[in-house]
Amino acid sequence: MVTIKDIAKIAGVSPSTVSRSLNDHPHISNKTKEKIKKIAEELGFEFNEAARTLNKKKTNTIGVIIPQFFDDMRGEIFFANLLGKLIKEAQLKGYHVRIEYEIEKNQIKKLVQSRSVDGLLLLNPYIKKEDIDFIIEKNIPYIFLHYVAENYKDKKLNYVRTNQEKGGYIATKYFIEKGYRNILTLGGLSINSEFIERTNGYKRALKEYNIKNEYILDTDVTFEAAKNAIKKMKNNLKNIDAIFAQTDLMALGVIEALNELNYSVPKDIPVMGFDNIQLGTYFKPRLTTIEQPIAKLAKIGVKKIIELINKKIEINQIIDPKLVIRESA
Amino acid sequence: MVTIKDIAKIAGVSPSTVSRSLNDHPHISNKTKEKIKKIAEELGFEFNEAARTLNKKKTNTIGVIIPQFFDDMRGEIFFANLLGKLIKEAQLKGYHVRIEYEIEKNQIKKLVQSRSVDGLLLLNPYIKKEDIDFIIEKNIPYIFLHYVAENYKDKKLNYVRTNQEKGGYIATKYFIEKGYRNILTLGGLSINSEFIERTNGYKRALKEYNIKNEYILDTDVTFEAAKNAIKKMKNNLKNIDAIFAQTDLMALGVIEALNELNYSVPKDIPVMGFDNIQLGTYFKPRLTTIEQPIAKLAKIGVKKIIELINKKIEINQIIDPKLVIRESA
DNA sequence: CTGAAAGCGCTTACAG
DNA sequence: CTGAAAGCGCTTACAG
Repeated sequence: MVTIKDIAKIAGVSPSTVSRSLNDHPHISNKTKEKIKKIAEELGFEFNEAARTLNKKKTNTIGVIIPQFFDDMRGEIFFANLLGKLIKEAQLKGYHVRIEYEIEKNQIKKLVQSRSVDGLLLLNPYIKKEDIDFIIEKNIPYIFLHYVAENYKDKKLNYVRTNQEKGGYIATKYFIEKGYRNILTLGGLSINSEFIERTNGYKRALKEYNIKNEYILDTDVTFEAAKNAIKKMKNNLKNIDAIFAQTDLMALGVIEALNELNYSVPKDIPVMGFDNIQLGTYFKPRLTTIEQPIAKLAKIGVKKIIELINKKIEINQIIDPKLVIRESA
Repeated sequence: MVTIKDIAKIAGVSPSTVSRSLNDHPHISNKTKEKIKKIAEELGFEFNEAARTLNKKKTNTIGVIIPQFFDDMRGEIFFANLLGKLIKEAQLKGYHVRIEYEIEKNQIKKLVQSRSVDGLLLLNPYIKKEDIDFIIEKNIPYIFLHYVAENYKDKKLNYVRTNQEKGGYIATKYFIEKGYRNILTLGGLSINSEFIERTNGYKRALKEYNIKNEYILDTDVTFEAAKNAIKKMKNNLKNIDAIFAQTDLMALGVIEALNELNYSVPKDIPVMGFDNIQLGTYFKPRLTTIEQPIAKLAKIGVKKIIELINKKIEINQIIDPKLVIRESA
């Protein structure tokens, strides 16, 4: 493998000069610079990353911590999407991403103590208080992405996340403005607070329009559970004008249940989802839904953690979801 | 950050001894070892990764090269799935994965020349001949995963991939043994040879049973294209007993088209897919399909590249797909 | 069983 | 504008 020393020998200069030339240091004559760059190019030289990291104490790596298990398929789709976008965003900015499932107990500490990353993107609501304390104490740049640590509400944490409450609000308001008054929302049973927030948005919209009738039903966050829930309440469906399911997969379950009960969607009962997964665009009726801004989440998350690493900022950000109107509602 | 020197000072020994103790070098007294390990533990010491990499010329990193664009949604689902599994498999074996979209032209060379990875998992059919030549010339451990480079058929390359031909064969044979004789297969228009291979499997099965009627139709690899193709041939459908669509998404498109044309699936025309994506388990009829062995692909791919890095083996492997019988066929 | 020394491939403060 | 030297944090051949 070719090193700076090899180039120095060929060019008849010192390794210092080679280093400075290749790094475009200002006080080097253009003649030397060009000569050295040409030799480097010809030999296919690239800086040894480990040597640079050791010397500069900078890895250009962002650690991404993800949970080992997902509750459901939905989590997997979401994560897979987000990870792909994180990788790409980081790469575009000259960083790369080191993704680790949280498996061992001291994983975050090891990652930090071994100086393997410059900062952390925490994509995991289950991060232990002990780890968070450690990150803060050591002053490691970090951002909670999408989630904010559930078990550590008291401290002010850095985060970039979606405004779930607003998503619930937009969905509900959409129905209200179309004239519906008896709106059922299907929330999720999960320790994650996103469903609570969406339901809060639902409530706020109703309140704003002075609607007293709240229909809230929480089920497991799956296609099947949502489908079964609707089938079980078949005798009460005549009271319902519209359904806001808090995930797309649940919305698809709801639609299948309604079809089997001979309700037409959206004519008899319109259905709205949440997430905007590809899946929702395939089957008829195409799903109207609230879009999770995954691309934005990735873009802003990567941008902010890099800024934090370079000490430029320290601000939280909440991203708005977006209504996607198709056919189901 | 705590270093080996700090520990040496506290323990009253040399850095060499600390290094050897922490690495469980044989000729160190247990007393010293224990003392030093205790101090290291108390201080939260971890080896500096860059320093170790620089010295040992081993990164414990597997480079994963993926294409920047996917033809279709199917590609994205497949990749997202595979990447997640690769990350996990590598982590379980003490490696990690550095995923790079192929964006710049000299990306693979840079990755190799900067000594950032110990080996490469190539998840990209479009790798340039020049890069392949470079990898082979530099003797970099590499494996083509899933794909084998399209534009470099002549050389013997390392690969781990799915037996697509066998998948096509199994699917077709399943129909034949159920008594169907007029089987349409919907292949994909793609430079990727997987569809050609599946169609070859289809042909082999027909031949084996002396069936002369081949019905082969190639369309874009999308839900819509498959759906439209079936709708366009509505007048010829009466000749068809069964349909083998070469992706699940296409199979779902076929089913939607058949429903709209008032054919019942599987009663009138059974439909088989390929891939076994989650999506296929949601809607009725649940999709019968051929499973792409993604988990195995990841597991074997990671295992083999690590073995290659450690010079243990040099063998290719083809993994068999699996028939998943549900309701649609 | 343990230590001093050299080296991995860079960068940069210091000196000229 | 350029070089010699020290240092980043480890490992290990050599010596004792």
